[in-house]
Amino acid sequence: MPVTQSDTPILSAWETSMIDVFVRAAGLIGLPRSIGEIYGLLFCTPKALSFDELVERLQISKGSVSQGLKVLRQLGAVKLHYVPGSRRDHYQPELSMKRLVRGFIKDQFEPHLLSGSERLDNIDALIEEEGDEASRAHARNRLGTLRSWQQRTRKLMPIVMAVLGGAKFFDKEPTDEETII
Amino acid sequence: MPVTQSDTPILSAWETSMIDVFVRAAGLIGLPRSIGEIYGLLFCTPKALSFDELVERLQISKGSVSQGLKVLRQLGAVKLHYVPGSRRDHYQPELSMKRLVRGFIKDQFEPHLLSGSERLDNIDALIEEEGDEASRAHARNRLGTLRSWQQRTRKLMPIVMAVLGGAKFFDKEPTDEETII
DNA sequence: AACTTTGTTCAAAAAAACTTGAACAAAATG
DNA sequence: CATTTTGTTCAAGTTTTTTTGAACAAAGTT
Repeated sequence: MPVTQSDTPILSAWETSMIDVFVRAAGLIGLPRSIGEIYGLLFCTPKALSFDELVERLQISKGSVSQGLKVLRQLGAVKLHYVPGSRRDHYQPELSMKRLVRGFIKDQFEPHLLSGSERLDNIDALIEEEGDEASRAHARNRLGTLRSWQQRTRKLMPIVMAVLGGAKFFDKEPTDEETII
Repeated sequence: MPVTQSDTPILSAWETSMIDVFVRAAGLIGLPRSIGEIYGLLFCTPKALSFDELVERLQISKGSVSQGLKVLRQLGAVKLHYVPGSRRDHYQPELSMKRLVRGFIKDQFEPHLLSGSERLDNIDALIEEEGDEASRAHARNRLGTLRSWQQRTRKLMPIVMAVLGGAKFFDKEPTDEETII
């Protein structure tokens, strides 16, 4: 007897298409396909799904689902949902765009911004160690540009969050007059 | 006589560090290392650099430089700078954060948003073709969520650009002829 | 306690992304 | 018009990222 794939389509046409949207979105922000698939299927499904259901319906390995859910939890993009009478973890998607964006920024963006500040200070020191005064002047100037970019990025974040309907992020003191959009 | 690398350091310490910042930034937005290196070196250097100078100082292949510059031109992140008496193209970095961000959004982000709209319409059609009314209702509902996300993303863009355009976010004045707007 | 269920870990395999360099094209030069 | 200069293209090689699946751990069941 030949080994056959199940004939029952595991995902409907609209589900496949919608998951595809999330796979592309994931790619856009540098996350692997499997993570887009997992979030996408959760997004499509009315009820919370278990680990096993994700493995089966998406036809991807347990390893991928385990690691994918780990990242999604870290980002706050999925929530554990307790299902009475089941030992399995069940997951539901976070549906608030604001929280999704916040999770992404906090987890993937903010760390880079912060480490960036230290790096810039190091460069500042290195500049003074070489070249003639003219080139040092230019270097300092460019470093200043970089710092202003960083600063503006920081200021942008709370504004983005505000537009998405929410609270503040960088609990930094507002340096001067608040610009309200 | 053994084949030796040139002893003259091709990049100074501060240049290497600053280029590293751009390599990381490139990674953050999904661009390859070589592109970060090219933009980074242009950013460090007072004068416009030619193709060959990029190849030599960065020690990367002509292919990488050619493709990297192509992408950077597309993004509007580098500008051709005419140098009298030279047949070679010379490049300078775009230093306006606003223009850099706009280029990136227009080239990498907007297309996805637009194609996304078409996809969503297709999904809309697919939903009506299957399942019972209850599941169709849920599917329509989620599609609505997706549409609202898309809409909010669209609305965000002009606001981001406005914030980056305003001079009100400067802490200090630009220090020379390079006006950073 | 032995067994089952549930999920994680991690080394190896597979896939995707990036870089290289040689062949090529286009245009200027002699 | 042959040659040199300048830069592009693309197939092949390299590196990086992602996925897989088998071994393992933790906790519940019988």
